[in-house]
Amino acid sequence: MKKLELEFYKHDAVTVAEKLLGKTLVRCWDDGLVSRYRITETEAYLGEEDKACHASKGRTQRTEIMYSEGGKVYVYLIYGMYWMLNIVTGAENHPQAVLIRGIDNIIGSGKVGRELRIDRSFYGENLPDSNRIWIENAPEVTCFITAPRVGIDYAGEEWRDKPWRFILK
DNA sequence: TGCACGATCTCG
DNA sequence: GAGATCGTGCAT
Repeated sequence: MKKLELEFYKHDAVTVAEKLLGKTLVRCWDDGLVSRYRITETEAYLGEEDKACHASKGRTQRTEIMYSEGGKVYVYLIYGMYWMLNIVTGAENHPQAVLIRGIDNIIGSGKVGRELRIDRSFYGENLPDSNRIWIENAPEVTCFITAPRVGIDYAGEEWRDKPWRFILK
């Protein structure tokens, strides 16, 4: 299928998180081999007001990439050992991102990063241009469920309970 | 310059 | 239920 273009990523994170379900995440390895995975679980982090979003701390070295136009990769190291793969969405200066939590049988954001061998060098990668990671289109999926996001109890009631986790059935 | 903690996972 | 393990943001 066709590689997703910039336009796809220009919408808000909640919309993109839902639309990413079922899409094909493609990883081209250093040796030229290509792996394809179906995206099965995502989470949306929406703006500076969203206390669960890293951008709630404002513009910092780490969150800088979220302030750019959609289509970029945002990665960060959590608990000193797991690289989280996120897709920046929306317009410039509207910090938002979608966390990839599951691909095929790889369930869990930490495992996804490990499977794809994500590291700091992916920070800022432009998906529509990249030759090592990108996303391809796939038919719309309608059978999915929503749930609260994981591991963000610190965000407070208002944001903790938002149903911004999307899981393919 | 130091410290507490995190969008996690694995093992026991 | 605890440990692994380190970058980041914020206090000092």
